[in-house]
Amino acid sequence: MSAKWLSNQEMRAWRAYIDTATHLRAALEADLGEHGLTLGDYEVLVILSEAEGGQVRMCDLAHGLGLSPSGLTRRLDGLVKAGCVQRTQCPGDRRVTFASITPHGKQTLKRASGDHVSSVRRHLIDRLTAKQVKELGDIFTAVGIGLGRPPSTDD
Amino acid sequence: MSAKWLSNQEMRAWRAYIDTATHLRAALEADLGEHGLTLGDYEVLVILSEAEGGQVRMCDLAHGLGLSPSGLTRRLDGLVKAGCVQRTQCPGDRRVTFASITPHGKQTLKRASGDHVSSVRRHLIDRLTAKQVKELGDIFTAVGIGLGRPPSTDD
DNA sequence: TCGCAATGATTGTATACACAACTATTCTTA
DNA sequence: TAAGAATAGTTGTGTATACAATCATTGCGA
Repeated sequence: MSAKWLSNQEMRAWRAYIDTATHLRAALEADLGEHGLTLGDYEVLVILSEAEGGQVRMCDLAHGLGLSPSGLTRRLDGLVKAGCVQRTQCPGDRRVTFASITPHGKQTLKRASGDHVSSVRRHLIDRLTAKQVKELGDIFTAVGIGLGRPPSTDD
Repeated sequence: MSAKWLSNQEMRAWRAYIDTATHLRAALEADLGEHGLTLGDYEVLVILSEAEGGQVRMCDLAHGLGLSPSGLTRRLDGLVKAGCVQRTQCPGDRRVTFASITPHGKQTLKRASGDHVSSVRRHLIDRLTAKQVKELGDIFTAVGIGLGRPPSTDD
């Protein structure tokens, strides 16, 4: 172990990434705050809005978000309280709870999404060339696969 | 506002990035856990070990890490308790506290760094081509500048 | 079918962080 | 030089998260 160190180029890439990733997320989070949402809340609403019937099982949602079960329970509590999400029973399996987006949740997402996209553009996409955007996708797709998270899959 | 949406290519890049970034950090964090350090702790030790005299003012350290002052106070508490870091008074300005790395901290960093570098390689660098590594550096350098965080600067 | 393992979700507890309020010190300026 | 603004750090409080324990339900093997 402790075999190969990082070359200058590799170190530069790693440092740039790790130093910037947190701040990028913070910037997006701050922009979303104007709509009363965290980035985590937003991600929940996106997943639910795109899901069949607007609902997803808690455990699938937790996995999709990379949250622990308890973490998801509490995050959902906030969204339920805000009226954006409902818990519904699964008729076939009474262990299961669905998180389902409400009309108000859809409306909230719709109102926030324009500003959010602008925010993503401003902080990330518009800083890059088209080629870099493609590379960004390739890079994190590859890394995601390495982490056992293949892209655009329900697992 | 809500002017331009994202193209397919842009959306793919954004999703791949946001879905993967959290999990990449989590994977690195988990690997570092074997040395009793969080990634945040590790970053503190790296900054201190590279600093002149092995010490940095609290406020500079907080800014460099993107932490709030209180967040840094508490993170340092843990490292002080572990014997990796000391607080020392600044002789010239009695408002200032230096965080300084101890011999034990240097040793801890040294022991952890080999495994950590392997971890960074395994999860990130070795998944990419040399060209992609360069692009990764370029991309996050550009984004960092956009966020007001120019690279390799003490600000 | 009964007992037990596996699955899904929640609750109790601990940790990490931000924000606001506070103390101590230094700087500025009139 | 005295008053108030600015800077540095800590502490109180609230929120978000993970881990472990727990409860309910389902699936499975003898």
